[in-house]
Amino acid sequence: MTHTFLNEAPITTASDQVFVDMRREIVEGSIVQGSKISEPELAKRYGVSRATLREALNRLESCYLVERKANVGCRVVALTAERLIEVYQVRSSLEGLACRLAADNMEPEEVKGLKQLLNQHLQTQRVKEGESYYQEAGDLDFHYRIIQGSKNAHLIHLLCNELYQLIRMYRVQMGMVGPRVSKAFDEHLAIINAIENHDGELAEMLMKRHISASQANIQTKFDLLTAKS
Amino acid sequence: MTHTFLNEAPITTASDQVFVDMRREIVEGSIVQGSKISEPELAKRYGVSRATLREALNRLESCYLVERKANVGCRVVALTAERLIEVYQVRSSLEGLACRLAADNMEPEEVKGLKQLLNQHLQTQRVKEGESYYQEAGDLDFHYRIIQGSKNAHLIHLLCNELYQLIRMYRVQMGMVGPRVSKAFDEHLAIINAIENHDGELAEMLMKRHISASQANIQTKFDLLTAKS
DNA sequence: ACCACATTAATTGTCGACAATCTAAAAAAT
DNA sequence: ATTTTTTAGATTGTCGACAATTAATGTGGT
Repeated sequence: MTHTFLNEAPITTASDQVFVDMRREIVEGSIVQGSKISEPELAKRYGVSRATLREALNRLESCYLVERKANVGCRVVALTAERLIEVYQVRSSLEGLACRLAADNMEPEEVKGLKQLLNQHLQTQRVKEGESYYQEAGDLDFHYRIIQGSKNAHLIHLLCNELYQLIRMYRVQMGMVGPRVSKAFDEHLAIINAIENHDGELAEMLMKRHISASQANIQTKFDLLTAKS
Repeated sequence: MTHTFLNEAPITTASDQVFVDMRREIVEGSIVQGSKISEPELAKRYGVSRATLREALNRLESCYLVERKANVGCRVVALTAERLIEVYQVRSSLEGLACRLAADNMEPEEVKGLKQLLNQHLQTQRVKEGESYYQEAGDLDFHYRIIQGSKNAHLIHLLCNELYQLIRMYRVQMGMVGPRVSKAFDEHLAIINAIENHDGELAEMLMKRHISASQANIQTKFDLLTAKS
């Protein structure tokens, strides 16, 4: 199913559609990481002209999913341990900022909605133990809402439109499912409380720590997978 | 004159050239902020086809200098007080991170080069009092080098390639010249010392404060200019 | 057998033209 | 006169073809 992301322009043009489709395929791995992209081939596959495909490639480059070299071509981003660290350092910093701002700028009803979402998670988790999709989407929603709560449009764009797809790509392809649910739940709860108390400093700190834990989790998985091959 | 920026792919293709040219014109204000962009007109002006121009527009969008709407068109970013705050919140966070990382990862000779740069600034300032260009370029160099020192490729790209042009645009068009030189010098010195002592926390804090001061400085200028008109 | 060079094939960059969409001016209706 | 509809103009999105550059193949020399 196609999860539609927040704060995204509606899909009107043909290149929009190609962009969204390719993005999903790259994140999910059907277009494999590190592989070269042939413009004529993919244009044929999506049934569009090369100009349209190139438009989509440009946008994919903007969210770090493909890399481009002049007169050489495009290739899908390669998932490496170094890049994971780099991206998470940035994410931690930015989402920490978002959380601090959210503590000041979130409306009471937004906080209320966040709490409801968390309770809903708890319910869903008990019922559908181990179902990864809900956990993925739920965690995503949680982070998205806090980022929105920062009320900083530039920051929101940076995180939700540019950075998050790459982060999802790591999570999905490392098979980050199931684990860490209960721990993440407690961490989420603590963050909400800090926001509700308008304690920006604490909220920022907790969010940074939460993301660091998430990073460590992915990292071990990554090391295991790379050691295997 | 054309200052060539660090970490940029060499200008090989025609759209590269148009991108660099338009970027300078937008930053300097010859293409005025907030104005609509006519693809056919600019294509003719730069002597390239629309496809080439659109490629350049895509890249300008990636560094936040133009905004695009489907089936409507492109317009140059508008300089507003709100956006200034938003961008500087992000900049402060990211460049703080860069500075903290630099304290750990910068090579001794890099730190040495940074100190020499600062001394050089002091000399140039005394000789050419009030000359804005050197101050601009010098300050830019200082920040660039520290960002490079973070050794985080993603962070470097984010700051140097994506965010900095917009920041320069504010500085240039607000006429940020001359003032704050001596104060900025002391702040730069303190930051270098923290980096040299591998005191990441202090370095981050000082950099954030330095950027906040810079923001306040621009903001007052902005308020003055907007109050006039 | 290995390396250097030339030639060929494939890929990317660029162009001009057409189709789809939006904006604005003119016409019609209330 | 004001609002709505229509129509015309202009702008953007998309396409297929050509030019320029790169990668691959084959050839000759040592």
